[in-house]
Amino acid sequence: MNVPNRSLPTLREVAEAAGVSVGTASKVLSGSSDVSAHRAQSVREAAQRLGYRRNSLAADLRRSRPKSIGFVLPDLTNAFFVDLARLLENEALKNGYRLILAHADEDPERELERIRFVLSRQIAGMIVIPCRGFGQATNEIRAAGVPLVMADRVDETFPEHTITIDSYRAAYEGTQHLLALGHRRIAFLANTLELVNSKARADGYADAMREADLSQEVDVVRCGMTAEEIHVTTLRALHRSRRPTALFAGGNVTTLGALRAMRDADLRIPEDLSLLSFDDAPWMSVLRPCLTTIRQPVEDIGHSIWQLMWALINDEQRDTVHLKLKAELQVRESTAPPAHSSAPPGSTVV
Amino acid sequence: MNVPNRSLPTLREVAEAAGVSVGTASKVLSGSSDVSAHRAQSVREAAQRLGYRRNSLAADLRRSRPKSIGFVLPDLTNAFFVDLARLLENEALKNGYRLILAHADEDPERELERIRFVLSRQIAGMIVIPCRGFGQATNEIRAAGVPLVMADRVDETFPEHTITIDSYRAAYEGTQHLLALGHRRIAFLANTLELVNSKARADGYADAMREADLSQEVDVVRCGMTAEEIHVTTLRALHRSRRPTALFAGGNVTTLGALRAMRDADLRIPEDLSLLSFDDAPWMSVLRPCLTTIRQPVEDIGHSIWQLMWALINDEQRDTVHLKLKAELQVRESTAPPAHSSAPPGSTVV
DNA sequence: CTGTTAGCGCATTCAC
DNA sequence: GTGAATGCGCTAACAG
Repeated sequence: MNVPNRSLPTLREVAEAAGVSVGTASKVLSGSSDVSAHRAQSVREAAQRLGYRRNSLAADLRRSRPKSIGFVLPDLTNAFFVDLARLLENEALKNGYRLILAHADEDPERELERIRFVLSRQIAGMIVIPCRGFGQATNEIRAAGVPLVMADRVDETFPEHTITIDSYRAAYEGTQHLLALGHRRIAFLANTLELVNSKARADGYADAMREADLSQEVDVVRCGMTAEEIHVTTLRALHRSRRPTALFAGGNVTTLGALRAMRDADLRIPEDLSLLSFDDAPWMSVLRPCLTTIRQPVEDIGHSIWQLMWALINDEQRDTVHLKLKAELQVRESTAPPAHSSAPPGSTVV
Repeated sequence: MNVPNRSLPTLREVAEAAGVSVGTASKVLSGSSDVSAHRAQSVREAAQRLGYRRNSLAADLRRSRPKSIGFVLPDLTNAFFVDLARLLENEALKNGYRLILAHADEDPERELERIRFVLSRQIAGMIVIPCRGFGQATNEIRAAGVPLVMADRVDETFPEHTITIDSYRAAYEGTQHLLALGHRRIAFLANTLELVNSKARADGYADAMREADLSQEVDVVRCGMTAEEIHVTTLRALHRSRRPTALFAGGNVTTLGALRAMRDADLRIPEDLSLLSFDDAPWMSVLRPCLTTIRQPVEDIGHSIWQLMWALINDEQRDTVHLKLKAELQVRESTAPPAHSSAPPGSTVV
């Protein structure tokens, strides 16, 4: 009863069974109306009866620009990226496109390999959130003549279309919030400075510090990409003699790592240490106190990315787009005035 | 400088440029050694120079059994599934296979659509974690003659190969743990009973309760699939007159929802309410108190799935496999004796 | 070792 | 409307 390797029927078999030509069968099955109702019916019946299933490999090969879009993302562990994937998937589907997910796992080599593979599928467009070390891939994508939209870890210096948030400004404002609370020793946790958005966040932080005459206190910790690395690095930072009174975590994974470190160091939030998180994640909702975060407008970002991609696919956009959306500071409970300043504000060296 | 639509060079062009035949060029580029070093060299050079990239669509069409495996998962938000995806990706890669991720988003229709699409790519095998309502897909996969391994939300009653953990037993033991602590009013939070593993967990819980002469207290709450649904339903359960003294959450998303509800109801863990989580997730590590969980051996599961798939691909496995791994109870801080029983144990009706 | 040939399954002219 | 013919780009089988 279970015929193992009997291959699926082909279009030709269906056509034969229905007593029409392949051409006609093809038209029927791909929804062209230029076929008499009678024949259309019998083709559909035959297809049904034989259990026909179109070989999309062949169809795509023939069409040469499949209705699919590659989406390369660096980390399946990061809620922000996963959210984006879901949004894009839905947007694409509305326009009859499919998303091909490619997971780079924060590894430039794997990323390149993935991009090459996706490219070799003759996709209609490519959306990339680069990982550290993103390099020649751009050229290859360009050479393939495939529309490319880069997102999140990008900025306006990229020659490609980019969509992201204004990391600099958001970090600047976040830092100001902490300063306004009276913090002086604020450490910024950046996963790496090789990523332009992390760099921009660190810069926004540093500039806000400098403008508050706290150049001396600027403290950017490069803490690594995974929650575990971050955990360890942050813990080390917390054990320094002049411990910061506030931590500004540069992303949701960073926040996770930082929280682990704070747990280990047995520090309470916000009594012992304020925590400001760039980006939030579903699990943060169960923390007490609620975290003050900088919320990225994921929906808008996803929507904008697809809008742009759609325009590019339809050749309706020639100028390079650099879109920067605004992230919102959401003040909640994890940030509060420092318990006791070890030095009065005035004594800070200018 | 940026030639937009110049299509990529084809194998034939490379062959011509190198002064050899397509056949030879094909051999070189797919790594056959049956070519003289000299010609191989010039083919590689030509390919390099022209920026040749193999059209894997065409290659796969020709080969008719691409080296890719479909992996259909129901929820990108669930850390367990994502972990599995990463593991499988790596295992597959070791054997030169690629994973095609397909996200069903807990929607049976979308799942079917996804499965059909993946099938239409002539993949070599398919790994499926079904979602509620998983139905005719099985037949279609079978009809396509593609090896199928089903995981997690399955049991030995499935006619397909299945790999999962012993949900019944784990839940049984988990419940015993709570009983041993003195709990009587234990509620089990199941996302849905339509999923066999959730059902098994609920059964394991219920049987443990019955064996402790607590049939009357059996309380299985069907709380929904998303963290938000779960949040709402659980909150309702917590507001009932006879509030449970312990909650047993049937999965990591369920735990998230339950925690939100406990936060809203302002209940402390474990003083007011014990919480036992089936399955853990990275973010749980930052909670205080640490959650008592039932940990699934993700690595083993992923490994076993691939092992089996590999055997199937190579036609080395004919009998149907039903593998059940063991999950481990990890007692931590979120479970403790109930504060004060509102009724002495003895009064419970048998 | 190498070149030639014949399709993989389909969509798409283009005559009729 | 419809069918016959033509490749999409590639691999595999075969003859040299």
